[in-house]
Amino acid sequence: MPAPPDALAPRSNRLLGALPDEDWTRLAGQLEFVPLQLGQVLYESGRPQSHVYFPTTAIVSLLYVMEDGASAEIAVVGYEGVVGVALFMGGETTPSRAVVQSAGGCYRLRAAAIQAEFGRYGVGMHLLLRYTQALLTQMAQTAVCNRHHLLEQQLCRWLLLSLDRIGGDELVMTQELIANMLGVRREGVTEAALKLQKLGLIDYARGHITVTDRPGLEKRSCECYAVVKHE
Amino acid sequence: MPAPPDALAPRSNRLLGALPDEDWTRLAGQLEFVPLQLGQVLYESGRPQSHVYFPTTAIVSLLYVMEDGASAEIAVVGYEGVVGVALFMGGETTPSRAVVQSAGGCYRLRAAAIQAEFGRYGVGMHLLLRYTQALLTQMAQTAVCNRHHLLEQQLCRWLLLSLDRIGGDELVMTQELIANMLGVRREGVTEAALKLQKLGLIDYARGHITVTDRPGLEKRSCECYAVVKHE
DNA sequence: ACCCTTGTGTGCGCTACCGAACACACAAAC
DNA sequence: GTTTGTGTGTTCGGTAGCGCACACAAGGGT
Repeated sequence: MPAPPDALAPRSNRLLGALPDEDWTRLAGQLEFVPLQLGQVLYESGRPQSHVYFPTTAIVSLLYVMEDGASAEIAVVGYEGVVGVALFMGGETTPSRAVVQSAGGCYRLRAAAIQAEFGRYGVGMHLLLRYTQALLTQMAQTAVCNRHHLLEQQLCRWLLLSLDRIGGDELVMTQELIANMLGVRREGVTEAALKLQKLGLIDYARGHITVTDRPGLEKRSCECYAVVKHE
Repeated sequence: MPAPPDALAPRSNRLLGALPDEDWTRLAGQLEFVPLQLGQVLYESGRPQSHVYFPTTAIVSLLYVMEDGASAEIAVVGYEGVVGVALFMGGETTPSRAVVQSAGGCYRLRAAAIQAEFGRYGVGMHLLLRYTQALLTQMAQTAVCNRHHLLEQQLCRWLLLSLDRIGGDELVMTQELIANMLGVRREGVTEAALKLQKLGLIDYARGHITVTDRPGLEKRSCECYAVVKHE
C-alpha cells in the first residue's frame, strides 16, 4: 500500500506521483491547488472544459444526467486518477457531469497545459491512456452492476469504493446523495443502510457514515468491487 | 451520409477510411480480411488480445460476463469503430468479451502493427483516441439506460443501433440473443417485440427482424439513441 | 413422411424497486 | 425555548421484470 494521500501534496495523486522527475518538474509550476467542496460541480454535461483535475484527498463522481433529471453515477475518481479525460482524448465535451462527492484537495491544470504534456508523447501520455483504459473498465462494471445487482450490494460496493479513496473509515454523505449517485430512491438506500447497520457492518447518523466491519462489507458486496480493486 | 459499407473494402470502416493516404498505404498491406460469423468470439474476457478488428459490414458486441454467467452488453461496434482499444491504450486485457452480433466483413491488424501505428503519434493515433472517447460516451449511455429505461425502450434503441450499422432494414437475430445482449429475460424481449409488432413498427419471424417503421421506432426509443446518434 | 431442434407465445407467483405521503428526530438559528 | 430545516424511518399500493414451466409451431435433416 502506498502512502495515504495528503491534500496539499500534488504527488499524492497517483498519476502525478508516477511521473518521472523530469516530466514532473516541467508540470509542477503549472499546477494550481483547488480545495473542492461537497457538491461542487467541476463540469456540466455538454459544456466545454477548461481544466483537468487531479484529486488528492477529494473524490469526484461522474454523473450522467438525463433530460428528465434522473441520473446515475458512471464512475468515481479519487487520488488514483484524473477528471476530464475528454480534454486529451480529443472530444470537445463529455455527456457527464462531474460532482464532488467528498470534499478535499485537488490540483488542476489548464486545458492547454495538459494537451501540451500529452502532445509530448512521453510517460505522461501513457499514464493518462492507461488510466483512461481503467476508467473504461470501471464504467463497464458500473453498467453491468446497474443491471444485475441488488441495491444493497451496490451500496456496499459504493461505500467500499469511496472508502478506498479516503484515509479513514468515515464518510460525510447523506443517504439522499448516495441515492442520487446510485440512481435509486432515497428510501431504498435507507432500507439497505438499516439492514447493514443491523448486521453491524456500518454505523451512521445524519450524514456521517462509519464503516465498522470492512471485511464483512466486502463479503456482502457484489463481485464488481473485487474486480475493480484488483485493477 | 457516407457510402454504405462494403464488406471487402477496408476503407468502408470509418477509421481506416479517415486515414490520410500516406498512413493508409503504410497499413494497407498488413490488414487481413476475416469474415466474421454470428456468435463468433473475438476476445474472451481477461485473455490477451492478438489483433484489433475493424468491422466493415460486421457488428460486434462488447459483453461483460459475470461470474454467475449473467451478462450485459456495454457497447456495440460496427464500421464506425474498432474492437480492441485496450491494445493501444496500454491495458493487457479487457474484462469484456467481444462477440459477433451480426455476420459480415472485417479487417484485422496484429497487435504489434497497431501499436507501431499508434506509436507514430500521427493522425492514426488521434483517430483511435477520438473513437475511444466516443466509446466512453456510449458506455456511459448504456449504464444509465440500464438503470432507468424500460425494456421496450431499450429494445427500440438496440434495434436502431444495430440498424445503423447495417445497410438495410433486416436483422438476423433471435430474441434469445437480444435478451442476452440486453441482459434481460428472453420472455421480456418477446413481450416487448410483440408490442412493437402490434404497433406496426417491426415484423419478425424466427430469427429475422424487419423494421417497417423506423421513425416510429425512434419515437418509442429512449433519448439515449438520439444522443449516441448525434455523436 | 417423420423426428427433433430451435424459436416464439403464455401463464403464474414472486421480489425488488418505485412513487408518494407522512411521522419523527436532531441540529442549528432565531 | 421555540422554530425551521434537514436527515432518516415507515407505510402502502402499484408495476416491471424475474424464474419457471409448458404449449406450440416452423423448419431441417434423415
